[in-house]
Amino acid sequence: MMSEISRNGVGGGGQAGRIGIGLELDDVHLKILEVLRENGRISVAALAERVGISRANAYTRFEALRADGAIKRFTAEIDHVRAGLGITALIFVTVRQQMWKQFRAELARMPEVEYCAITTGQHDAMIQVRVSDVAAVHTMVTERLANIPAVKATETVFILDEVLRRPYVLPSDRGGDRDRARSARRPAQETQGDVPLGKMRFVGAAEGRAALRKDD
Amino acid sequence: MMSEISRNGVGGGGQAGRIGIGLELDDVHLKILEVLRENGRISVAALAERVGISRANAYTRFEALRADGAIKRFTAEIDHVRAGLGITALIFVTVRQQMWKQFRAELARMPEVEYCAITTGQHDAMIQVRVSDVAAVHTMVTERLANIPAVKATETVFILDEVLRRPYVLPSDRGGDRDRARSARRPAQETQGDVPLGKMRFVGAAEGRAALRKDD
DNA sequence: GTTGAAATTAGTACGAA
DNA sequence: TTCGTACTAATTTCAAC
Repeated sequence: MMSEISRNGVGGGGQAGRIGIGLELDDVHLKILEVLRENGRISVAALAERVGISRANAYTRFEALRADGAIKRFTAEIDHVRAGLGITALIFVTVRQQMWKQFRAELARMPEVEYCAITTGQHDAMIQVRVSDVAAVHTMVTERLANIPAVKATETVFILDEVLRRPYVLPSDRGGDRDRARSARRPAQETQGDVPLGKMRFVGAAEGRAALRKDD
Repeated sequence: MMSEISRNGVGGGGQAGRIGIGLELDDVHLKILEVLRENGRISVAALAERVGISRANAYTRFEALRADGAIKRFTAEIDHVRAGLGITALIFVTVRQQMWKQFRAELARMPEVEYCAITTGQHDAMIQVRVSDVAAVHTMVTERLANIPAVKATETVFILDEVLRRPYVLPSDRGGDRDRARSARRPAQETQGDVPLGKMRFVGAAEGRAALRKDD
């Protein structure tokens, strides 16, 4: 019920993400997001103070960000070792063309999958799983993933240590002006015409390869 | 100040994670974590009701989980596209032996890095970055990462779509009894003696390879 | 570990700038 | 829009059980 998250600004299944954004975010909005990411349980009153706006304004913007989807959800970060899920693994999956829908449906049936992203490169997707022991990873890969027709191949690595997980929203060099920052960090290379780079559309790995080979 | 997160139950830099756990988590604790992961802003009163305990008890346990570190932090999940960071990439890094400390120090200086994990397999670490445009990824890899002596090689892929991000804590087959569940999902393969599988120690990729070759 | 009441804080509504 | 204030509802704290 809260597993599907919004597009990453690029077309995942082949459709480009919608361009029309509901809410135009200003610097105050971004500051609010920044604060909320490092303390998701802060009261709106304290939030207002930290951002430097009135309480009423903070409530309005807070609700707007929530309604707009800029804030997707509030969550607690858990120490999975303490919770009994001490093993984390990444499974890189190659998915058969035209079977993405099936793959996603199967994903929904695997609670141990915490994160899944479609990627470019050698594989098509990366999934992160958290389980209680190494055997469960093996079971997961050989008995569950391997049995999905959509899955062509997998490659598994273990996560030995999670060094960093940062609640980061604002680029550090963006001192409040988004356009200035954007042009400042552009290394004068390829300008991509008028398309905002952040809204560029990539061709999916599966899609791209489909154009290269006939079989599958 | 809040970037370093706890070990994943395995030795990251070569040192095994500490075994002594402060708080012994029972099923009620786990249920609390479960609820808090899907709604980090729920009031403790409502939390108590959902878990089926009294408010005072909920407050006690809530505070204990926080103090113990089982709850690392509360955070808001942001739609990065709306926040102006529409590009997400994964950079797989091969790190030179004995230079992990330097690598970690450099990571701390890169705000666009949202997540970094040490992995087994072909590469030594995976970092996830969020930036406003594709050019920033290129800049990041070629100008920043490549200049770190600790970094031997990198491989970059883009994330086209984030399909799933689930706030998952309890294994679905763990109906409340952890030991029953653990034995239930063990596929009768290798039992690892008396060492709890969740506390197994892996040899780091760098470490492992160090034993295989002399040069570097 | 639970319940119930006081103290505090959060959320809402509304007029003024 | 944003702010300030007053009002209402809810939460947290603290006590006794």
